[in-house]
Amino acid sequence: MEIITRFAPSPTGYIHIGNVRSAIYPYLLARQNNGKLILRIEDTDRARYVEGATELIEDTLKWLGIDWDEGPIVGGPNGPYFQSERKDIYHTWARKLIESGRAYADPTSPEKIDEYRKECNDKKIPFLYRNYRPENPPEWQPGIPLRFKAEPKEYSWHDEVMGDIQTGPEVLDDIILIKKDGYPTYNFAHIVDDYEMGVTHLMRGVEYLSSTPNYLAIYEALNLDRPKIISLPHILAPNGNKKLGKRDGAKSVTEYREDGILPEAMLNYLACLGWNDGTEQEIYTKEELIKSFSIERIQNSGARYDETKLLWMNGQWIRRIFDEQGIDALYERTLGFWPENAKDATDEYKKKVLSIIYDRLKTLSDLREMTAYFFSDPKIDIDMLVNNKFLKKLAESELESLLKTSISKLSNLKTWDADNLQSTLNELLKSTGKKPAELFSLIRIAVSFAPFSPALHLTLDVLGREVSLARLNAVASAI
RNA sequence: GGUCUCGUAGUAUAACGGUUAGUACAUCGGGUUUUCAUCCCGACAACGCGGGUUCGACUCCCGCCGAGAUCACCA
Repeated sequence: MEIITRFAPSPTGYIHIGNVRSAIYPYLLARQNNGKLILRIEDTDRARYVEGATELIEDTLKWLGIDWDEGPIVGGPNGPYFQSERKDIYHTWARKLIESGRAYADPTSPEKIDEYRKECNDKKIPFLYRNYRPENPPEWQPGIPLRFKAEPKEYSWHDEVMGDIQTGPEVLDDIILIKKDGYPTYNFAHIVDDYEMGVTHLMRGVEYLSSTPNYLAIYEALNLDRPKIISLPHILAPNGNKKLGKRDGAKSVTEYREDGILPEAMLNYLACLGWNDGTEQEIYTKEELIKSFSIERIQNSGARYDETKLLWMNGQWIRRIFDEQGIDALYERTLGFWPENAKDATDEYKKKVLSIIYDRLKTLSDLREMTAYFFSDPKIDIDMLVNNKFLKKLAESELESLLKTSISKLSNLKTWDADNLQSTLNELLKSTGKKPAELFSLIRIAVSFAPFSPALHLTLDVLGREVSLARLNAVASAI
């Protein structure tokens, strides 16, 4: 049997880390089994529709490397893939329910319904609309909502993540199928669509678990086979125990792109939040995820979102790309993350900088803060020099003479490269009798005025003879 | 309140009913010629509580407690 999964967001805004997992897992499952992933846009709520949200969703998925086999852009045999364009289909199915006596038009006003609800609240009994069914429902026509006619009974079903679940008749109610504006509710539309599109595995957040019996009742009334149901636990906000949502400041997935998070790291982190393959592997490529993913090993409790681990993983991925694909591949990823003053620098030079700094990056955007002194002379800050933990023991006159000794020694260097610089620095250490902490800190700060920088010989090598000596001279005369 | 779900260190997680309860992030210490980082070594730190079943329970059962989800003409 071909496995068909779907991701069905509603275009009400961006996709954030709290809900993107319900795209990742269906994707992994589909790819693992040579199945299909369908992207369906659930835009039946006209009031909440946000212009451009569909594009944002598509963009997010593409960035993460999630491609779909049917849906917007790519099309497919089961379209349209926007629910707003499928009204006729829902109405056709709705009529079947009316004919079989399992749906009725409900002219009751929302105000009246609120009264019923309040009545129950006051009596402290559960509100069930089926206890208030209108006696003689009119013919269904535009402008009147259509309700399902529930038949209270027990249901039990298997959820691939949550296990066997049983519920009593008290959870079944007459839910709205078609709203008065003629659009279907999610409750009805997704059932029709999943069936028409041949979905075999339905993955969605646990928030739908409570409504599942009502969905089961509709499948039954329509005499439809249902897909396997897979409820995904929530991702919890860093603080508190609530599910992560936009209100908790959940950032959009693509915002992380701007922060210099690699899509590989994002996918890796999110996939492994609430799922593991039982081994101690932490870093997975997309291909590895596809290979080892399994529904059975999805955690059934909520997982807390922890940005620190994402950052760690991103650092791992930055190094991995450098190690496996080389400097050019990593460099391509960094475009757009360099400091303003690097805009006139050549690619070759920036690659050199990147090759000595990449292993201290947590995000690509760290480049902006960490590399500025490679592209223009830093502001001389004598205080930073004299207050340095290692240098404050030395008199300023001593710093000056140390600098001058270093300058003259370095000036005589025949070939300015990392190896020669390293041996010259070693010689300087011997001849001055200073500790590395003193001599190296002095030169390092004089040349960068940054809180930290790569190994000294590498830094000098990349800066070049001219720039290095010029900066050292400038500092020597400023002391 | 009704219904359903969940409960291993701060976090993410591992563990045929038998282990000194493993791993990773974080934190703290140490090492690699300065700094920051990488890398390496080490430390801290957990089975929510109470009953059963069993020779033996993190694991199975029951109760409690705690947390969450849901009860819309939103999805």
